[in-house]
Amino acid sequence: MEPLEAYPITYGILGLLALWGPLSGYDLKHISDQILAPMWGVVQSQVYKELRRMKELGWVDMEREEQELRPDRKVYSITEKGYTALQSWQAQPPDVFQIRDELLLKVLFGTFASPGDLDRNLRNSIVEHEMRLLTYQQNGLSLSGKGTFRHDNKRPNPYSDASQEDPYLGLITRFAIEFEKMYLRWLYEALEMVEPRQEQAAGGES
Amino acid sequence: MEPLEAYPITYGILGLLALWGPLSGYDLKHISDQILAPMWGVVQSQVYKELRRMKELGWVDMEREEQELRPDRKVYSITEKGYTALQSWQAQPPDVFQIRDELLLKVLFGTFASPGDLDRNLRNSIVEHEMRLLTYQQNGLSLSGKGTFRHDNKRPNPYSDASQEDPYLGLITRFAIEFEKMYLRWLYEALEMVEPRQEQAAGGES
DNA sequence: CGGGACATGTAACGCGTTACATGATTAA
DNA sequence: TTAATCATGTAACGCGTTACATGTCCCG
Repeated sequence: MEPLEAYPITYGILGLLALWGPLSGYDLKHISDQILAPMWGVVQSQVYKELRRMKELGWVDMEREEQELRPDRKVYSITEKGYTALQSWQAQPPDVFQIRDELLLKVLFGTFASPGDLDRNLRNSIVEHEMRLLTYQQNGLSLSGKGTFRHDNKRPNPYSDASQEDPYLGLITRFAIEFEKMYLRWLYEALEMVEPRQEQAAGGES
Repeated sequence: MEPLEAYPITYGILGLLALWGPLSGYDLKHISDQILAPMWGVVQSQVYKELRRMKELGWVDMEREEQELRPDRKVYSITEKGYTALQSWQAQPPDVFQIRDELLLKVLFGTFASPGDLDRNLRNSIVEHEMRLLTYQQNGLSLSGKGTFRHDNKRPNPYSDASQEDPYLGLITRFAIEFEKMYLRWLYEALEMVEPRQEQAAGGES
């Protein structure tokens, strides 16, 4: 009854399991926020949906890990079939590329904003993206060099040893950082244009 | 029964009507592809949905324009209420910002790609974004300076005279161009990393 | 005589989101 | 006692997508 199909985010979760070994839905949500955020945001309930889907597809196995003090963890790991799926996904051309950015929309129709509105939205956006940039820069530091994510005890499937010195994560981090820098440069430019008056403003960084 | 609510793309279409005067659903789809594409992609059927929604909200008026040779055009124009809606939307903080990019996902999990797959996907992506960049650069030329979009006959609502010398469109075009340039720089970097061998290229690996 | 542009729409579907539900532990 | 963290899920909803439907004109 449920569609036996996979979507980009299905492979996103699957890939996390492949690289960072057996994980619970809870773990996966948190890792997603750190790793997948710049290319595909996920909400918690969707992680569970994808896990159920992949369970049915036979791409993951589930093992109940009992805990006395906390609720049981359901720990998922990728199967042989899962690796095959990941691999054949890599052979297809990607077909989703989209940006949805309400701020850009508001800037485009800035003529219709009341005085101060656009200005305020731009400033808040600057704060938001400045924070994102910091996060990615810190992620970049803590994630490069060695596969971090303390689950030191669990030794996953031999395949995922790649995580020890995977260069792709660094590439993605670099993308995220360059994107945020570019976005910020543009935001400052936009702000200047929207409100050229007020303060001598001796430029931020460069 | 249908939700009397508006979403970012609702305002996107509304803004197009505000700036470029009375337009049909068909026109709106084509203008969207040129103007809104970098910040919010739209498919045709959705344009009609939004028009229906806005009709119910009283944000737009519809006028049937009969044509002898072709099917009738239903021409929509923004109402007073529509302008008010646009304005109060500008006062809210934006709440959607997302990127969904399957290529980035494939790069992140590049370890699981068979030889050549990642390479091919990167090369195709370069072609795609190189074309986008060209499009935006040409749009920038034809759209800046004067409000183009030949509907020279129709004189829309006085409000929309802003389109004659609107600086915001230029700002958005600049964003789109800078984004594509950054993306392309990154793609070339990624390609080099994925395939350092082949061609004399100077200083491959160690 | 087929294909593209012009022109408008509907039907079906599910991903992604929001909100709800539960309940223990720990720290301010 | 209030809130955060740990932990797992379900229900409802609609935007956004894909595919379908219809028909004319124009060009090669």
